[in-house]
Amino acid sequence: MSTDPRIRRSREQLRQALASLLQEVSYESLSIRDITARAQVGYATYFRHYSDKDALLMDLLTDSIERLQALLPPGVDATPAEEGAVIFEHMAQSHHIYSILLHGEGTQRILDEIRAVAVGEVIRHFQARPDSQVPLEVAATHLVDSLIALTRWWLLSGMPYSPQRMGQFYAVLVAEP
Amino acid sequence: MSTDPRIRRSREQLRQALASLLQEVSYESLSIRDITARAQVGYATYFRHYSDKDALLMDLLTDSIERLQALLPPGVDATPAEEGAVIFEHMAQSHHIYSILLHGEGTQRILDEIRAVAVGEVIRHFQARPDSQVPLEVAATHLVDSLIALTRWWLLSGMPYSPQRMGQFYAVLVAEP
DNA sequence: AAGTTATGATACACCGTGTATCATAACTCA
DNA sequence: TGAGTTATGATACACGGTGTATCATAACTT
Repeated sequence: MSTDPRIRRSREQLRQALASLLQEVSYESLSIRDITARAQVGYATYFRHYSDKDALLMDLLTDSIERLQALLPPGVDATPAEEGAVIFEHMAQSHHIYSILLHGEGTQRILDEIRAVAVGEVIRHFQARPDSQVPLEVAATHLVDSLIALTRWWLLSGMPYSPQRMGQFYAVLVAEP
Repeated sequence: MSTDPRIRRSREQLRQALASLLQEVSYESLSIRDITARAQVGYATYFRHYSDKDALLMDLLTDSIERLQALLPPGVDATPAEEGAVIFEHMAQSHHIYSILLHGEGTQRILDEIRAVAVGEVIRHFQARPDSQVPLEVAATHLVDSLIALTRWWLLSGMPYSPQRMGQFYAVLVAEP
């Protein structure tokens, strides 16, 4: 395993360096040299842990998304508005990194991965009910994409509404029909 | 004005070169040198007409979008499903370039511009009716984003449904509520 | 025909990426 | 503790793309 303290240290330094730099400048304008300089880690060492710039960002994002998944239990006991509020609240907490995911130039592939996972879960969740008017795949994709788009707009606009309010909007616009 | 035949020729050569190359390889993998080689135009000449790679792509996209706008008269005489069908049909015709817009890595800014224009038009169009449950800005953004997302998915999936069918899906999922 | 302007060719500086090398330090395990 | 293993830092390097500069020449305008 990766129990070697040197490995853990290097990765942690790099992760924190990226997280801290992202609060100052845009992701696109960052070079790997910038990151390694802030992390106080050798330039070549970066590539011993991450294949390219996106890999490190994906590492940070994976953590956040796992935290989000933990907030959404598989139980069906929440209304769409409540579920939405939980999601928007989580996004607000980590809005720095999600802003980069949703507005960045080089994060399309990462977002695609996340989207695919989410659509898969929605499809599994709704597998029972046959939706007569629209194929399930289309409806699930629409559900996920709309949530992503709402979040995108919300973060870009500086979160002008509360997470609870956004959850209601989501319920009215997307989940209700 | 730009009536000099040499200017028109250079630009047209570049535009056609990009359009033709986009049917062979991905936009990201293209270099400006590739484009000028195909266009039979000097490398330096490129920068006399376009500031960077995106500018040329934006030039092609602007044409397509103007053609789309011409298809959508300001009259309110069409149902959402019909309007949607017109849009999806247009996307199918120029699916090569729209695929790049919707799936490309470096096209986020261009898509943002288009999104902003579309949202503005929707807001102007619906200005009269007060939507009690959701602010107009949110609803309009959702409308546009959902249409973009639906198109995105449709093109990525190889257009598995007819434009008319997609127009119906759009009406059911987005426009109806 | 004379003056203007876009072009092609070329060279160039710049920057970021990813690989390679090697001495040294940090770690593991017996 | 000591011997062997492994990650690191420093450095150099090749590569590729970008955008600028220059200048003779060809194409255009009037």
